[in-house]
This record gives sequence, structure tokens and C-alpha cells, in this order.
Amino acid sequence: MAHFLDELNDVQRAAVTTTEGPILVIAGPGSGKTRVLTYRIAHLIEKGAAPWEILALTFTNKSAREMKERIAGVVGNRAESVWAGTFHAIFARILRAEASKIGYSANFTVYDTDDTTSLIRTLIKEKNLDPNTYNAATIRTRISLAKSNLLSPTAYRGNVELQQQDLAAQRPYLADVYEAYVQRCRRAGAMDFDDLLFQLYRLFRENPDNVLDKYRKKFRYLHVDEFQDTNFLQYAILRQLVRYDGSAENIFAVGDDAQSIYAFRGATIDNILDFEKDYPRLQTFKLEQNYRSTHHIVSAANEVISNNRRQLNKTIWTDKNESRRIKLLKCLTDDEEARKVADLILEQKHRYHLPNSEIAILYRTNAQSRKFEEQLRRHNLSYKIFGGLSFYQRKEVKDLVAYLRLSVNPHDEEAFRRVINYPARGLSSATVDKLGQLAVERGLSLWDAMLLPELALSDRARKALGAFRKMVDAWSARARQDSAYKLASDIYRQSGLQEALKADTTTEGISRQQNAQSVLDGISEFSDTGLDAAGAIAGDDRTLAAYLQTITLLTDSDTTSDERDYITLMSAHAAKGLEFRSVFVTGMEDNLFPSYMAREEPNGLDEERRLFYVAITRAKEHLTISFAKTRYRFGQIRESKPSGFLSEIQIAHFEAVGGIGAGRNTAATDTYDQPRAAVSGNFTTPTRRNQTPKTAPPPPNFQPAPPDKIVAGSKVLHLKFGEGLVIAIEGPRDGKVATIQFYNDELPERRIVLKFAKLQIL
DNA sequence: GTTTCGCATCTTTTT
DNA sequence: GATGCGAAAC
Repeated sequence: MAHFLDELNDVQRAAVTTTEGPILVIAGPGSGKTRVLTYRIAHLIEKGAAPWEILALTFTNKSAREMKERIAGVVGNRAESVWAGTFHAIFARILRAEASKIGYSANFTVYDTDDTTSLIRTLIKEKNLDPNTYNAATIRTRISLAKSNLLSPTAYRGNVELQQQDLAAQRPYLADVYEAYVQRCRRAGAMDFDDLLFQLYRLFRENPDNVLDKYRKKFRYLHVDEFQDTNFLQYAILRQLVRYDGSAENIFAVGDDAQSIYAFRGATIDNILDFEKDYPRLQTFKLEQNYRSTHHIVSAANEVISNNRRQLNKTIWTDKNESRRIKLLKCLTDDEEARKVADLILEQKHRYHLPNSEIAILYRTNAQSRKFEEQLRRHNLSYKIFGGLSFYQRKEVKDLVAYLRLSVNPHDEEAFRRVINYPARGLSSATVDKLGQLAVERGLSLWDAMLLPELALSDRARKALGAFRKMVDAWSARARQDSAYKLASDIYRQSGLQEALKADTTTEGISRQQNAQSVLDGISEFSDTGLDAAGAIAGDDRTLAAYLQTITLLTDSDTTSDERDYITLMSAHAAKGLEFRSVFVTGMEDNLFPSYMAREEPNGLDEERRLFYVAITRAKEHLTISFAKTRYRFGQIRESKPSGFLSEIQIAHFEAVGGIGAGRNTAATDTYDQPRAAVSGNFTTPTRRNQTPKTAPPPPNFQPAPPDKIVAGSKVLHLKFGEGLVIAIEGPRDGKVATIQFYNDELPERRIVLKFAKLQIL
């Protein structure tokens, strides 16, 4: 009967059929992780579990959708009742149902990153803090991290380590900003992404009997995908949900510590490592056979990841013993890189009959997509860029959505500020400032402050404000009963937005109209079918409020498109969980991949390495790695060196193609024939046959700098090791030790006592 | 009150 | 290279 179990190997089957108790599946890349997860759920249903007793939490809508589809493939439409979705989407759904218990309206707004940043910016201005030291994006990250670790503003203030960090960064008032931020979100009836977790935790903690218990009983089987990317808070909620009352603790977590790439967002491998401590009866399964990639790819990946210190013991292997090697593209410029990649794609398509959909170009930063886009267009290859500016971040879309949000929740401050005078209706910033000031004084939302008699305004402004309020009020009254689509299209018209967009008849203007229109189309589909924009079933709640809460949690890769056969362009992060027959990992240069930002983070380099690991393990058959000598960055041309990660791959896995410049058969492969020199070779000396000497003669104008002049971040020149970057300085005043990464060195970094070393600052 | 222009600033990854 | 912000022109 359960023939699908026959498609599994022994370990996979054991994991799938162990239905009770806590289970951890460590799943290497391409080891059938999704299959195990979906078959396990299918198996549970076949064995008689009700679909609605099953909860499956993922990180992206896409994988949730995929999972549902695959479960449906086995058990049919029963799959629809399984609670599968992202942490944020599922939690938002619960919060919406229980909002009143924590003092929120069911119509609460979800603030996205832009809203959050903009609110923080407002607060910094209100508090007269310097916006340079109090960088809104930095503060957003810190607040987010605090919430992810369950630290309230009060707890934040009491945390010695955090306080010291803030003091060191000259930001003593950060906790105040945090506190004000929380207050303002609450006043606006808004939750940010972290609140969807934080508030749920609070809801459960404060209502153990009437809320938590209900959900504990409801969800008999918990599943977590990408467990390595969960943060402390997510783990805490999972602990709340797993039943303790004598019955089995049915939590099934799947993850791979080697693919943890979201530490910057608060994810912690500790969750995997602590899992066993928290659940002594834990059963662990290791999926080590890679069914995806060929031998050279798997070996290269293993070699790279073995440089990381802290990891779970496992051996990924494959039986695909094809001889095809990894291609390395050395390029002079980023332009050339894009050209070579496009050319190679054409060649591969012909030679191996690769459809576009089996090809992906990956990069570290979204900004790198541009050059590839140009080249692919030149060759008439269809492509799709994921990430970057998503549909819902476009101005016209945000404007329309802001009006919709306001009609559902007039206290939404960010939506309010966005549209109060767009299209222009005679409400200047001076008026809004006055309103904002009064609102702060009285502790009210902007919407409520509008009614205060002491709001001193000109007659003209007062009239305009009154008209605005009346308009929004009328929408609010309809929000409860009217169809979402009817209301939304009326709002589009009555707000004046439609007219404003129509006035612009340029091509971009017309596309803006279309974008606004497609928001309305999406709402129409939602009210008709209950399908949200991600194609997921949102339940029976078809109000505008329900719709708005879903779209904030969407990203680009969730919007479905009609074009199917395209080449995929995305960041390495976005590629996690995907696979392609041919993968291009591009921009493999120092300070780009690994990112220069990673240097400042403890273990930052390890995380970058895991990211590289994720990138190369996306490839099934063809893996091409490229890097460029010069690249346009920060608005100017910069020189770069090949990524240090490349030298972690044994030369035997590479096949060399192309060379620096036009020399096709001459020196092209020279530097690659010698193991260590594979990529640590210095670009600045494009020698032909001779290797660059390891130590250059001292330049005549060498001038050592006094030790106290050298600080973290300094670029220095060392007589023996050459150029390097100072990562950290530590130790007592007269015994300072610098950790320096030398660009041209076999060691990743060296510790040097400044008193003795002679270093010139560059 | 509104628009436009120039300046500055910051560019890692995302639900 | 893109975006936001402030000042000056309209």
C-alpha cells in the first residue's frame, strides 16, 4: 500500500517511519531532505493522523508550498488541511485569531523592514540623536536581535554586554530608541517580523491554559525544516508547543549545520547542539548520501567545509563517479565575467541540451546581477532575477497598499505618513510635524491626535485634514462587511492614486499603473478563491485585513510568473534548497565572497564558508566558478584578489578554462598547475612562466608606523608577508597583538606583536 | 505649499 | 549606482 516508502533508502525510511518522539534528521545537501519530510507527513496521514494535527514550519513560502504539493502527490487533497507554512505566516494566523488576548486588534498591521527602518528614523529625529551614529539600519538589526533573544527593552537595558557594546559604539541611548519603538508599534497597532514571533511567545506564556494548551493539543506532530536557521526565540516557541504531559514529544526537525547561513539574523547552531540536551530521548538520523551532485562537486564541497571548526560529524558521499570537473573562469573585469558566463551558458545549452530552467547564476550580493542581466539579454536568453527590489517594495505598490492598510487600521503610523499628502492634498510636512509632535506628547496615534482641539493649524490645513479623515473613515466602516476587491478598487480611485498614476504616460508610468492594477487583481483572486499571492490557501478568512497580513510576508520568489523556462539569477542565500544541472558561482573574490563585512563578525568567515558550501552544492552536473580581477563597486573600479575559499579546493577537481586577458593557449593554465598557487597567485604581477616570488623585495620607501597608530581596519604592509588587513588589536598597551589577514599568505590570518613587527600603514 | 535639484550616504545575506 | 534628505526654486 504505502509504496512511496519503497523510494527511500534505509536511513530515510527509518526516519520517516519513526512517528513518535523527538527526532533530529541531519541532512546533507542533496540527501533527500524534502522527500523525508514530506513522506513522513504523508506517512502520518496514512497511519491515521488527522491532517490538521500536523504542523510543518519552514522559512520560505516556496518550500511550504512545495511541501504541500508533494504531500498532496501521496495523500491527495487531505494535504490541504495540513498546517504548512512559514514561521511568520503560521504565527501571524494564530496571532490574528487570538489578538485580543494580548491587546491587539485582529486587524493588526505587519510592518516590513522599510516601515521599521522609517519608524526608527523618525524616532531618532524626535530624540535629537545624530543620525550618523544612530544609523537606522544598524539599530533595526540590534532591536531585531534583541527580540530574537527574548530581550525586552528593560532586559536590554539590564544586559551588561549589550550596554557595553552600545557605549563603545557611542550609542548610549539605543535602549531608549528600542523602548520608544516598541511603544510606537503598539500604538500603531503594528507588529514587525520579530513581533510575530515575540508576541506569540508572550501570548502563549501569558495564556497557558486558554491558548497554549489549545494549540498544544491541536498540533500533535510538529515539523521544522531548515532547523539550523532557527533562532533562540523560534526554538523557545517550539518548546512551548511540544507537549510535555506524559505523551511523546513529537517534534521532527530537519537541518544541516553546514548549511547554516543566517547567523547574522540571529540563527544559532546551538539549537541543533542543545536539542539533545533538551530532549534526552532524541533519536538522530544522518542522511549522508548525496543524490544530487557528481563526485568532483561533492568532494570539493567537503574539502571547503572541512575548514570550519565547529561542526557535527558526518561524511557526505556520492556514487556518481562522473569525470567532469569544476570549471574556473578567470576574468579581467566584471564585464568579462558576465560575458564568459553567458557564452558558456550558450555552449552548455547546445552541447548538453540544457533548458534554461536547469541553469542558475549565483552571487554574493544582489547588486552583481546587473552585468549578467545585460549579457543574457544580449544573447536573447530568458532569465529571472530573484531578490533585490521585490514587487511589494515598488513605490506605486507601497502607496496603494498603504491606503489599504490605513482603511483596515487607521492607527498605522507608517501607512499614514506615507499617504497623508500623496497625492498632494495641501498637507505640508509642517502640518504633519505638528500632528506628530502632539501625538508624542499625548501618547496617541497620529489618527487620534488629529481630533485634539489644541491642534493649531491654518484653516486650509484643518479643512484638508478633515477631508482626509472623512475619506479614510468611510473606508474603515466598509472594511468589515464589503468585499475586499470592491473596497480596494474604490480606494484606488477615491484616494486619487489612480489619477496620479494615469497622468504619467511614459513607459515606466504605464508599468506603474499595471503594477497597481495587479495588486487589485491579486485581491480579486483572493476574495474569489482564498488563494493568497503566494498561491497558498489562506483559510476561510477573506477580509482585506487577512490579505494584507499575508502579502507583507511575501518575497519575490513567491510571486508566480507565466514564463517558465528562464535562467535563474539569485544570491547564494536565496538558492538554499534549490538545485540545477548547471550552476555558476560568480564573484569569488576576497572581500566580496567572503564579504568584507564578515571580518568584523566573530565566526563570520565560517558563515561565509558555509554559504559557499551551499552555493556549490546546488549543482548537479556542471559547476563553474568565476572571479574577476577588477570590478565596479561602490561606484568605482576596484581591484580584487581571488577568494581564499578557492584554494581550499584541491586542484584536481578543477579544469582550467580561459585565462587572464586574451591569451587563450599561452599562459592560461600556468598558475593553476601548481597546487598551492592555484588561486593565491597575485594578480598585480601577471607573470607568464615564472611564479611570483613569495617575498617581494622591500620597497625603497618603506616606512614603519608606530604601534599605536595601527588600529583594526588599517591596511598595512609587512616586509615579509606583504599587504594585509588588520582584523583586531588586543592585549595591554605595551604588548599589543594584532590579528592580520595577509592577502598573499598561506595562513588565513597571523597574530603579530606590534612592538616587534615593522608595519607600514597604507 | 509643491516640486525639483543637488548632495550625501551607503551599499550582505531575508521572513 | 540608487536612494533619501534638505534646501532652493517655482
